[in-house]
Amino acid sequence: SVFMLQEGWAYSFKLLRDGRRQIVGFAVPGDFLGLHSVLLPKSNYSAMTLTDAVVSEVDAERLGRIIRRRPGLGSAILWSASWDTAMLVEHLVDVGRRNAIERLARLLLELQVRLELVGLGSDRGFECPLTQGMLADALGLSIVHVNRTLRQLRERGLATVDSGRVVVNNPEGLRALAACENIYPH
Amino acid sequence: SVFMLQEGWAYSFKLLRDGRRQIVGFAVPGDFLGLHSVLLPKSNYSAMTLTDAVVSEVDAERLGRIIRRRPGLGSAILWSASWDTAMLVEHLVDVGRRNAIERLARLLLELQVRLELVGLGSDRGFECPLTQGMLADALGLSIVHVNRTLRQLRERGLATVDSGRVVVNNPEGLRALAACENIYPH
DNA sequence: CGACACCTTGAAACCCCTCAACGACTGTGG
DNA sequence: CCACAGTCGTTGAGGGGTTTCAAGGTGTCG
Repeated sequence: SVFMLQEGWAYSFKLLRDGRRQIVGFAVPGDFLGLHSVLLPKSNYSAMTLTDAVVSEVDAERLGRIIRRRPGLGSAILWSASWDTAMLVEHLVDVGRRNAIERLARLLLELQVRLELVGLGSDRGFECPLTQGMLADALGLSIVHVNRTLRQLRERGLATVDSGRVVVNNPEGLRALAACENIYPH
Repeated sequence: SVFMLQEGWAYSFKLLRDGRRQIVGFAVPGDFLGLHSVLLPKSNYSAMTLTDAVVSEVDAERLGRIIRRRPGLGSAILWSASWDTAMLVEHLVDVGRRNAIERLARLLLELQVRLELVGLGSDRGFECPLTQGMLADALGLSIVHVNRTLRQLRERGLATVDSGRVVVNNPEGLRALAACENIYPH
């Protein structure tokens, strides 16, 4: 099935046998979940809500039929799927070729932009229920190192992550650190 | 535009301003290139051939129209796009949560399976034009460490990568190392 | 023959991880 | 009401996987 997230947060992830976890991406209000499984019979990863959430479910098979019969609506949804893929590529580049503080800066910035887009939060901060463990598993780092890197961000006066809230103290500095190659047009 | 690779190898990648490069994926005969840009106006990464290659070009706009008008064909192509995304997720998990030798083992295995699928190579080996630099940029490692890790694979009697050819000496051992969570059904 | 790309190896340094311990907070059951 | 377990955040110490720097070797091509 495919879901549309109305309220709350969710994330998709893959679990390895030995317990390691890689978080593939986060979903905030307005995002689709499980779009990749519309055409593929089985997905290779799972998704889960992270907070209380309101979702609307769309039967995958029915969605497939809709896409085939109503090309206009289909395109819109596929556009969203393409967007997800673009974010996935950015995520891969982050994990593969950037260091801890760059990854963290970019993730915070990405979330900030996406949330501002749907009216949650501003360029100065936003509510964020992510634990350090989730940040670690999203960025391919250990919890301990995420903690130390967050402290670095705080000590440099760039951003503060605490008690469910991200405060961006210095947006410019943060963007500079992230070498801001922003994929969001506006 | 979208391309269908008939012969040869290609790869898609993203370049960072400071010269760092992340290879997003490799394409072998039978694969599509640039499928993600069918619906999105601009792609956030580039693609390039790696060897001499034969490709058939499909105008992206025309492909969009075809998808809208001939749902059957569209589904087939979108299935391929979904498959690409699934591989991208695996790639992200590799880079984020596996060590160098696991990543290398899994990449070799992935290429082996995909090439065997199109009749190039067997479970014992295949032609492979990848340099150590490309392996490094695909796996998020340094060239030097790829070199050392390849030596490890060789010394353990698992696989040999040399002069444009990959020889799989011990398929079982390699799969065990890769903790073979294979996304390829058959 | 020189230029260049690629492979290889050693040494040293660094980024990040693991292990370990502790405090704060939350919910739970006795 | 309080002990208890569990999750999360924090910090120190030590170790290891990986990187960087450096150098030399091979092969190819003009």
